[in-house]
Order: sequence, then structure tokens, then C-alpha cells
Amino acid sequence: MKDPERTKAAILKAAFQEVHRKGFHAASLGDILSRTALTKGALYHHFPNKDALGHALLDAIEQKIVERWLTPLQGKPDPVSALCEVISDAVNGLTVEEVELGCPLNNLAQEMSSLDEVFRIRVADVYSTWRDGIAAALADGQKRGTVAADIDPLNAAAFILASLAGCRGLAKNAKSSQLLRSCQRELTRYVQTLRG
Amino acid sequence: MKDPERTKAAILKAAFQEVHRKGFHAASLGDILSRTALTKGALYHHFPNKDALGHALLDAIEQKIVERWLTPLQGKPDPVSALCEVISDAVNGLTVEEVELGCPLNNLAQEMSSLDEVFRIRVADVYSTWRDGIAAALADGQKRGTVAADIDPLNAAAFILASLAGCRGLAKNAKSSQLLRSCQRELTRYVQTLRG
Amino acid sequence: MKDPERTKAAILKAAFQEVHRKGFHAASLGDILSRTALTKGALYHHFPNKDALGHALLDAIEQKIVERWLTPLQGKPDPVSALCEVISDAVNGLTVEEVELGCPLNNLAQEMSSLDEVFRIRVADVYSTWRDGIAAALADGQKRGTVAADIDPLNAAAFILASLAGCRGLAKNAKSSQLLRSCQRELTRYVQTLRG
Amino acid sequence: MKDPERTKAAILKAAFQEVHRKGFHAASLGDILSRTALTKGALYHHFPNKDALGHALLDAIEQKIVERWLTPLQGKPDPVSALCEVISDAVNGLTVEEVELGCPLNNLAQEMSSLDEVFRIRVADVYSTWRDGIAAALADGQKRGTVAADIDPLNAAAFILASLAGCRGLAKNAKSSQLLRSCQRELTRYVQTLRG
DNA sequence: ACATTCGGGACGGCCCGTTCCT
DNA sequence: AGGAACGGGCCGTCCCGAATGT
Repeated sequence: MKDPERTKAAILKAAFQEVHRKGFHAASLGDILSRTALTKGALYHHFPNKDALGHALLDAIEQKIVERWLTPLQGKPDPVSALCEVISDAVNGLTVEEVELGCPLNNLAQEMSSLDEVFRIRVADVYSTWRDGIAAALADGQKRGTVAADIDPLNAAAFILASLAGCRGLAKNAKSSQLLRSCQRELTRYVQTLRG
Repeated sequence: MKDPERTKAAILKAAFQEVHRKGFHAASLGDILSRTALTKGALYHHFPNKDALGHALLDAIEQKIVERWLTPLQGKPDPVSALCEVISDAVNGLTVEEVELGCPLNNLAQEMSSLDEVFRIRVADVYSTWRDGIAAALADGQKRGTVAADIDPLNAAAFILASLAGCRGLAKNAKSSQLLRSCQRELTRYVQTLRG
Repeated sequence: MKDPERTKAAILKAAFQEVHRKGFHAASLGDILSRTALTKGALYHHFPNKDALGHALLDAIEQKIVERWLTPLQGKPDPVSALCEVISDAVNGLTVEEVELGCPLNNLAQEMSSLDEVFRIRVADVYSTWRDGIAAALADGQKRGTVAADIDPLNAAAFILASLAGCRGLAKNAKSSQLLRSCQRELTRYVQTLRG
Repeated sequence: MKDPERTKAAILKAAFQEVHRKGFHAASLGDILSRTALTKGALYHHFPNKDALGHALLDAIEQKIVERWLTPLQGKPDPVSALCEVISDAVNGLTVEEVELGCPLNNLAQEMSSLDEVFRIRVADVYSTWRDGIAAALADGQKRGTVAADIDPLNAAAFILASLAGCRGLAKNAKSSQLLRSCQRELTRYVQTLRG
């Protein structure tokens, strides 16, 4: 019956789905709780307020990003190929629904950045670790000679992130995973230009 | 006193500012009207409801895009250079505030696409005309030989749009126009690869 | 149908009754509106929030005090007798319910003074005008020789107010109008000692 | 760790402070417990519900009143002087904070009397023992000839209580211990008129 | 017995988009 | 075009049992 771990996880899962679908503002606590069998009391016990729930969401998102993007890149001798593969996996692993709902992190970034400074910084931190991880892989490649020496790893990494977010955003608006794939292909073309 | 044209324009301007700042959902009609000297009656005289106001906003946005992006591209013999210039103008012409608030069209796209189908399609239309305009310029360049023949103009145009939106989104979240410029430079690098 | 004056008055009347019965905190806006045929929207249109409603209540209370206490005292050659008469009228004019609910002003004073500084000062202002009115009558009596010259009008007035509030408070708790009358008689004895 | 006596006392002390400051309704159990290092479980082990906690508060208040008011009056040959002294001690012994928070008993009386009948009667009992104690002292004085024979001890005692409560209430609202002292002086004048 | 953690409902105040009547 | 009124929804928070140690 009483399993706080499961309860908290259930709330977070429901919150993630609801926020992913409707955005943070439009996702009401009532709707989130309707997805679970829980009530306000349970939520209020685990989170002081809605914002804290949003922050916890970001923690989970950051964790997933590290798993799927940064870990696979570590220690690879040819970062360009590795990057293209990770991007390809990330894009092809998306369900139709995930394509149509867009990137959870970017959704939060666009919605909240100009509304809540705490939120904005929290999101920016996640983007930083993401970008730094890619940049580190590129810099490593530069040492090995597999990445062009004249590019700036940080700028390139930032652009890759930005493009990716933009591609998913465009595909979300168009409800077209075909468009997403087209954009991915163009992004891959760019990544290839980083090769040494 | 009673100048319906001016009234409607005033409402639209105030709505644009408020929606740009807070998003469509969070921009309340009350706040919008506070920016004018008008009351609810005036607003509901010109617009049947809040959604209609949002649609009118999109009309204005589309008009600006055509002016600043499509018109300058028409008939240019070297679309790649022209495109780089337009992009540069668009990025450098932004105020600090505009950087921090992000692209109005993309903001609406990300917020509303999964919430309101009418809105989504309306935004998608704007993106289509934007993309088609750039694609047409590229195709024209292919005929003239200034653009590589093996690229697909539509895909390239879509990627440019996506990257641009992503770059502004990242810069908005980071509150950094420096980041925006870095991303723009990388985008320019990509655009240059389209040259024939 | 649409009569803002009546609407506002209706809300104020209902709010007065509800607050008088349950106190400001315990009087919910829902209960107040249930006494009228109105909804949240009407209330929110006339008052920015619950506190403002409370302040408006105080305005109405102050007005009644001036009418029933200060006006009858003005220009009377024998303030002591006049005061005893006003007190007697005020006490005897109370219904059983009014006795059991206590003095509206004192109820608010006791409940809100340590919770809300704005409220406290607003109530203190009302008490000041009340006290000053009585003190002025006593000072006038001193000039005419009908009031003892060695008493301090302000202190005496304050004590009369305090005793009155205390008497009503005790009677409210005891649910006894008999107790109220007993106390009034003792208060009258005190007032008589002010005679010159 | 497990010391039920200390635990209960700690809860009562914290509850008294919190209720004194904010009133019974506004004093949340959470805030009360925050003053201790305890949790809800501890509270509900010792008290069935919030009301019971309030009743326990009244028990403690009654005890203090007997100590400070009734015991010092017993067997005094000159009750009028004794009374004036007790009043003076009670008023002068108050800290600034106690003046601004008002009389705990009267606070509860005014807030709860019309909301909860059990509470009302419980408070009325405390007032009765208080009043009866003073009345007994006055009646004793009448037998000794130190108190006027034509006054009714019960009525006089009730008025003294009422005035006292009223004075503290007025001073609380005005946040003025000077006002309290002024009122006390006038009350003393009244008490002196009871002398035989 | 004593104390903690967890969860349940129920409102409470605020605010919003909208309609109706001038 | 202005102003009044509507009705519903949202987040927060509160008082309280229930399950769980210790």
C-alpha cells in the first residue's frame, strides 16, 4: 500500500506525460493526479508546490540525456561517427507520439524561460552539461586528429543542440516524422563537415 | 475616439507584446487590455474570442516574415550569399530583449502545436510559406549553377528554418546574444556547403 | 438586472452578516455569495480581493458609529447625561442575536490586529474618530462646567470605549443580554463620576 | 526521546504561542509543530483533534488566572486596595509583545464564542470562576465594611473583568501600552468608587 | 504506548475567458 | 464600445486517519 518511492515515481511519471502533452502551465495538478490514483495530499507530501514538481522533472530529463547522449560518446576515437550514430538512434527511437509532442526539455525551455528565472537557469544548466559533453568528445577527437582542428568544439556542440531542438520543434508543429528525418539528414551533413 | 482601425491595431500590438513576453496561455486578456486604454467590450467587439486574437497575431507575423525573408531573396543570382546576408541581418537586427524573448512564431509553435489543432495548422502554414520561399531561391540557384545540384532545396530550407529556430531558442534560454551569434556562424558554415 | 450599486451593497450586506457571525477568516467568500444570488465573478469585479472587502466593511461600520454616537452628542450642554443616553440606546437597541454576535468592530479588531497591519491601522482609525468624538463632547462640557475639570477627556473616552467593547464581549461569550445590561449599569456609574 | 510528559507540554507551549499570535483558526497544526521538533503523529497521539488542543489551552489559562488573580485576593481585609494592586501588577507585568497580542482568554472568547458552542461554554466557565473569585472578595469586604454595601459584587466583578478585557483589546489594536496604562488608571478610579 | 511517515479529501481565495445588457 | 456579471478551474493548504516502525 504505502510505498513512497512508487508514489513519488508515479506522480513524476504522470507529471511528465501531462507536462509533455500540454506544457507546464496548462498541465493542471488535477489532471496529473487523475492519471494516478492519488490525491492532492500525496502530491503535497512529496513536493512543496508545482514548481518543485517541475524542477524534479528536469532532474529526470537531465539523467536521461546523460544516459543516451553523453555516456555513449565517452572514449570514442571517432566522435563524428559516434555523434551521427547517437543522433540517428535518438531520432529513430522516437514514437510517432514523441515526435508530435516534441523534445520535453526544449518545450520547457521555450515555455518557461521568460516566465520564471529559476526554471530558466535550471534548464540552462541541463543544456550546459549536454553541450559540454558533446564538446568534450569533439575536443578529444581534435587531439586524436579525427576532428578538424580549426573548429571550436563548444560552438559546434551548441549548434548541434540548437539544430536538433529546432528540428524536433519543426517536426512537432508539422506532425511529420518524415520532416524530422529530412532535417536529421541535413544535420548529419553538417556534422560530417567537422571531420578532420 | 471611435476609430475601429486604430482600436483593432492597438489591441493587436498589445496582444503581440504580451504574448511574446508570457506566451499565449499566460497572457491574460486583462493584462493585454491594461496595455491599452480599452475594455473587454472593445476586444470582444473586434475578436470573437481569445483564439481569434491569436490567429490574427499569426497573420501579422507571416506578413513580417515575407517582408524580411522572402522579398530580399527574390531574383538574387547567388542565393547562398543572399541567404547568409538575410540571416545575418535578421540576427544582428535583434534587440537584447528580442533575443531573450525568442522568435514569436516559434514560441507559438512550441506552445500551441499540441494543444490546439487549428493553431498548429495555422502556424504550419506560415512555416510552409517561409520554407517554400527559401527553397524556391535555392532551386533557382541550382538552375543558375550557384547552388549544388545534388541537394534537395526543400530539405535544406527546412533545416535552415529549424536551426534558426533552435538557435534563437537556445539563446533565449541562455539569455545570451553571444551564443546566438556563435550559432549563426555555424549555420552560415552549413549554408556555405550548399554552394555549387 | 444590472445595477452595480445594488450588487455591491448586496455583497457588502452579506459579507457583513457572514463576517459578523463567523469572523473574517472563517467567513468564506463562497458562504458570503451564497447569501446573495451572485457569483464569484461579481464579487471579483467590485473588490480586488477579500481584504478589500474587509476594508469596505470597516468603512460602513465607521459610518454607523458616527451616526449613532457622534452626531447625537454634538452640541449637547450636558455631555454626561447625553452619553448615558446614547449608551443606553445603543445597548437596548440590540437584538438578542446582535448581543450574541458581539460588536462587529471589536470582533474585527481582536481577530485581525495581530494578523494584518493594514487591517489593524484601519480599525485603529475608526476607534480614534470614535474616541475623539466622545472626548470632544467631554471637553466641551468642561468649558460649560458640566464635566469635572480634573479629568482627561481623551483617557475617559478611551476607557468608555474599552469598557463598552469589553462588556459586549463578555455578554457575547455568556450569551446573556442580562449580563450586558448589568455591565452597562456599572459603566453608567463610572460615567456619572465624570460630572463636574 | 520518548517522554510523553515533555512532549505534551512542548506541544501545549507551542500551541499557546501560535494561537496567541494568530488566533485559533489561523494557527495551523503545521506551524505549531514547526515550533517543536515533532510531527503530526505525536500531536494526534496526545490530542484527538485540534479542538481538544484548544480545550487544553483553556485549562492552562484558567490555572494561571487563579494563581495571579484569585489567590492574592483571598482573605484580604481591604479588597478594593488589593484589587487595585492585582490589576496594577497584571498590567505592569506585561511585556510589549503581550500587550500587542492581547489577552489570550479574551482572544479565544471573541474568536470562538459564536463558532463553537463547546468552546464558548468552556471559556464562559473560566470567566465565571474569575468573576466569582473577585465577587467573593468584594462580598467579604462588605461584611467587613471596607466595601460599599449598596453595590452588587457580582455585577461589579463582571464589569471589572469586562473593562479589563476591553482595555487590553483596545491597547492591542492600538499597539500602545501607554493607552493600556491610561485605561487602567480610569478603571482604578471606578474600583475606588466601590469603597465603603 | 509513543512517534513517524504517508496519503486522503475538502475547501479557500484568486483569476480567467466569456456573455449580456446598455 | 463599456461595464457588469457569470461560472468554472487552478493551486495551495489544512485537518485528519492509516499504515509503519520502535
